[in-house]
Amino acid sequence: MKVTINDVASQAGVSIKTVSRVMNNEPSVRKDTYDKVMAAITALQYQPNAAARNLASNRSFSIGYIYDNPNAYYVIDMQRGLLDACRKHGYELLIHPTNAKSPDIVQEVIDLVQQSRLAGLVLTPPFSEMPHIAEALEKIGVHFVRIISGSTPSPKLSNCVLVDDFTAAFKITNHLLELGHTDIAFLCGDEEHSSSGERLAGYQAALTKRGITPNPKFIVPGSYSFESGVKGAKQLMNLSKKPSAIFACNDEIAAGALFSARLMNIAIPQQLAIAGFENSPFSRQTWPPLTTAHQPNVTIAQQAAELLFRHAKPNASKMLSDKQPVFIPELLVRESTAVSE
Amino acid sequence: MKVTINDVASQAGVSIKTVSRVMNNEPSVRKDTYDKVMAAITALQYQPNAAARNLASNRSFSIGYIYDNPNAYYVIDMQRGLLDACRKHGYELLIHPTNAKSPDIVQEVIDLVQQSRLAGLVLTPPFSEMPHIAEALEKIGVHFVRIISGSTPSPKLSNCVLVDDFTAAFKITNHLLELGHTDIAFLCGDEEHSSSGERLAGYQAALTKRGITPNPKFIVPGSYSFESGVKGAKQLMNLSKKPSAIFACNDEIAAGALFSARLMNIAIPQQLAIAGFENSPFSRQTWPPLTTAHQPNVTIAQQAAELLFRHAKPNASKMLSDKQPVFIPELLVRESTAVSE
DNA sequence: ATAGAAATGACAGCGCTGGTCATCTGTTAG
DNA sequence: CTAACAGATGACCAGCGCTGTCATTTCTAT
Repeated sequence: MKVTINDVASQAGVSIKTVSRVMNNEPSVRKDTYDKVMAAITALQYQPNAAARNLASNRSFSIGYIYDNPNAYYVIDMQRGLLDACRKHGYELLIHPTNAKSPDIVQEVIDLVQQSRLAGLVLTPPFSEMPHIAEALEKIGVHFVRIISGSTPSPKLSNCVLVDDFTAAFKITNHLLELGHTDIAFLCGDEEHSSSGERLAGYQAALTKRGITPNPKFIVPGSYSFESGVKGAKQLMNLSKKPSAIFACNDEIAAGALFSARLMNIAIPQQLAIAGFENSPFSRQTWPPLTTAHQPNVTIAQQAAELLFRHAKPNASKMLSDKQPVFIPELLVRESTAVSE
Repeated sequence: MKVTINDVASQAGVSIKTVSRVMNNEPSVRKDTYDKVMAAITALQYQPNAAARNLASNRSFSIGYIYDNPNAYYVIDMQRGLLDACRKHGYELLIHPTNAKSPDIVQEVIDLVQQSRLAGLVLTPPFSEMPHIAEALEKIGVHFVRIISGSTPSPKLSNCVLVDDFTAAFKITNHLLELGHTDIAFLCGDEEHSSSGERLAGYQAALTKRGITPNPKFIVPGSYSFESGVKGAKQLMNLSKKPSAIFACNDEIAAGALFSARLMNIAIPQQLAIAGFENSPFSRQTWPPLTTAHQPNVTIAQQAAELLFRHAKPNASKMLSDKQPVFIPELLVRESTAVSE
């Protein structure tokens, strides 16, 4: 029933210490010994006892995922990807929803890490963009990986997975431009999230490249919420000079804008084109469905966890492909920006 | 830095055995001794080493949550509630997304439990409704709690948290009746989910009570998905005798129906009233917002976990309030069923 | 053949629980 | 007031399954 390391050792004809070495990928195990042990492990279906490992080595085989994101789809996808990687590496995932705006957030994270002796941590926005958290984690020497907005890998960002919001936003804006729109407005997300800034920058760059100076009135501050989209669109459509297209910083804002347009009897896309960002499931379920940019969150999460394991696992092969992954969300054209002819 | 049980013992002036007794809620510890120990624990901020406890006692202090639900909001809420209860009781939560339709699902669950030596398991639909899983879990003697559709507590369901879908569906249907509708259609969810059956029964009961015989053509089989709602509504609105209201088994289906109505240029709620179920965030973000029934998922999850701990913790006070919680989702009227005058 | 490196093993111990008694404290009846 | 007993506590030990340390053996290259 319960297979211990002793069983494996006698099966393989080696000492339990050697089995332990194999389990932990320690160097200096001869190839044939390694194979013998692996064969025994497979034959007996040996599964190391996590508790014993933790106790003896005073570390844990779990990584943490801290989140504070109203977007359930995003969180579920991240979890899924992280969990996939964890299963592959025999780790567990500790999830920790919390409030990013709490004044003791740094201490809370530190406590979590020390409490559970976490092997590492995956941070998504807004945590990945909070300098004190990164500093504190570095100080206590915990490995962590951040998923952040950015396009250019650099040594300083060696523990980051980059999502190139700039380029994706550029593409979406370009799509609107190609449709013939010139008066394109932008509904911002939360200022604290750098993704909002990056997307804005991509939008501006696309306009500028076409020789269009972004109209400041067309750039509306806001937050990543439906309500913000409702409000922002209303504000825009009350301008004397209205935009003919709105690029919302995410799908939720876009859905809010759609809602607002509906209230004002504005036909989408005939009178107003609307684009979102993220490709969350409901971007397909609005009427009309939203043009958006697809972020492969599950894959992003997997990569983040893999990167973490490369650093966090003591004897992993650090050398291989230590390059930083950069993801560029892909343009997805749907009816909310169809050509109006 | 690291506080061990020894520190607590000397601080409290007792033996480590007594501290252990307190930690494990063993009987025969005098009140004042207990208080002394608790004071020391608080003063030193002692946190028992989970790994050591697990190893020595050969059990774990974590419970599992298995899910396979496309509805991210539901999962997130459940997680939140379970996690709240876990934190309170010093347990951890192991999440395990999987495929309920997998042929080896029972074995997978068993493996998970034995692998991680789980203290207990929380099952939501569809797992909570799979008899083989319950049987298998009982066989290996693991505590588990099921969240299921039902209205009447009974000893056989002693480890269940009930959600009274029947009554809630009755109320929604009644609301539509009071609005003057008599031709009310019902879009079913997945047959395997008993919630769909319960909601259908509530719908039928409400009609029958008004002396209306449910029209079989108005009851459309389907699944808990947007697409199903699109298809179902289309089918209904192509009938020679069309319904004037649609009650969808959940918000997603309702959103699909809304989408379909839009395609067919049917005004909501003037030409067709639509109601959903669940109060997921996007039910507020459709146009018009959906009338629905609110399910307090976070609270439901908390209760489920509490119930589990009452059974799973060896020396917990089993006596207190062992009655089964029953939740009745609450009617939430929004514009999708406004009076059309 | 022999130094030096590489591979392997022996053994203690991680922090806690469970068990077994021995001891101590408090309570109650006589 | 004391005996007799039950309840509460402590002392002690083994051991959960693994890893860290260091000693020992085996290989490799000169």
